Amino acid sequence: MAEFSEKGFEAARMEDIARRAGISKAGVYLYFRSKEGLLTALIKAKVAPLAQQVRAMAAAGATDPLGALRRIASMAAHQLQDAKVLAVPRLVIAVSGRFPRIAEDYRREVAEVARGALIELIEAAIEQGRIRAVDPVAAARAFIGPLFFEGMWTHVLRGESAEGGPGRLIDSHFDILLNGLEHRA
Amino acid sequence: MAEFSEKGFEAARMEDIARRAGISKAGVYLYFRSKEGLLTALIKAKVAPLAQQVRAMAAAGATDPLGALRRIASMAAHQLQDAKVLAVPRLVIAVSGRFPRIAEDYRREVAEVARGALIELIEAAIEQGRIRAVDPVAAARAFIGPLFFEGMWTHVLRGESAEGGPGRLIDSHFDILLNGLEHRA
DNA sequence: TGCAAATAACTGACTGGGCAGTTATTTATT
DNA sequence: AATAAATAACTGCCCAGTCAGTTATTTGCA
Repeated sequence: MAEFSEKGFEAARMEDIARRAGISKAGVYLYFRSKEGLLTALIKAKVAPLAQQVRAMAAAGATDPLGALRRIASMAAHQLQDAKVLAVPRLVIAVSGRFPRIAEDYRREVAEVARGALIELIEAAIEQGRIRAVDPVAAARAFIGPLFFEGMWTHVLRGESAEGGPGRLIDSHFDILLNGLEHRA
Repeated sequence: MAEFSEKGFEAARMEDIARRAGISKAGVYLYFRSKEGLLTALIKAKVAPLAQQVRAMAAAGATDPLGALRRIASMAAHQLQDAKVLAVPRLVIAVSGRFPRIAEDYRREVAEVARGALIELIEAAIEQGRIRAVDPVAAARAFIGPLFFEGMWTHVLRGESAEGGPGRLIDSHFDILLNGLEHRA
């Protein structure tokens, strides 16, 4: 993981990966078919659990969907302070053209799981009358998009991270997400 | 551009790039110092104008900031249907670790320009009393994030694109952005 | 205008290094 | 002794970048 995220897929050397794992390069090939196979396994092992965690948080918060959304956002905002969290999505973005299977796996096992959980939470919130009847897919996009963007802005472009840290970030995010930009009547 | 976006930076071969441009590989080195130099020049030539266009649209819309934001979003949503538009951001994300200078250039000449224009529009809207006094940086994030996410979702992960095409996407986006998720009083 | 000299644009062929994946061999375990 | 685990050394391929040499274009001059 460290090697891949520091150097990217192509520039990461199997020799370095092996050394860092405390074995020889040939040793790696006892456990993984190829470099691509290693990355695939890595994604499944390291990232799929995160998506499962989002799903669990969503399931646990079915009776209080807005609270659950806020907890999920808060967790995400804190995690985003660590560049390592974005390493896998970055890798996926980088290699998706040449290894479509990796993008497919990631979508199915990570992105779709987390996104699905969010959509369900939003649907529950609508059903319970907590929020108005917006398009749940659009609402999920409005929820994730700014967080994703903030991560890319900070860690990829090295722009200044949001003032006031994750707490403030989430407060602003939810203020706009729930109340919108327009004046209240 | 085509070679880089189809194969990524490392896997793109200078020989293929040259052939596609109708010259020999050595010929490319008459105009560009290195592979990295070629990519840098490409980004400046191809993408910086887009950011300038956003700035121009923002400047032209100073008297009607919300209208200008909507026109910019609409343009972005239509452009996003074409995978080529995201090719450069994807490349930047992919190589930013190994070539920090590329990420820096992109931030300074593209991202910061477009983002700055949006922030100014939002500040103008607040000043004119069209929207309430939210944090302009957070509002810009809420504006861009979902569009960026939609592009990545569709073109990188090959997820289903937003139902109803760009028109519908913008309508949902602005509905949530302006009115929020909560019920109106 | 015609022609040669000078310069610019371009290329084929090569090099040097790097690295994924394999194989023959050694070391540890039962 | 037999099997499993691990490795050092090796192979074959790829490709960025270079360079000596060729072709095209421009300039200078009679």
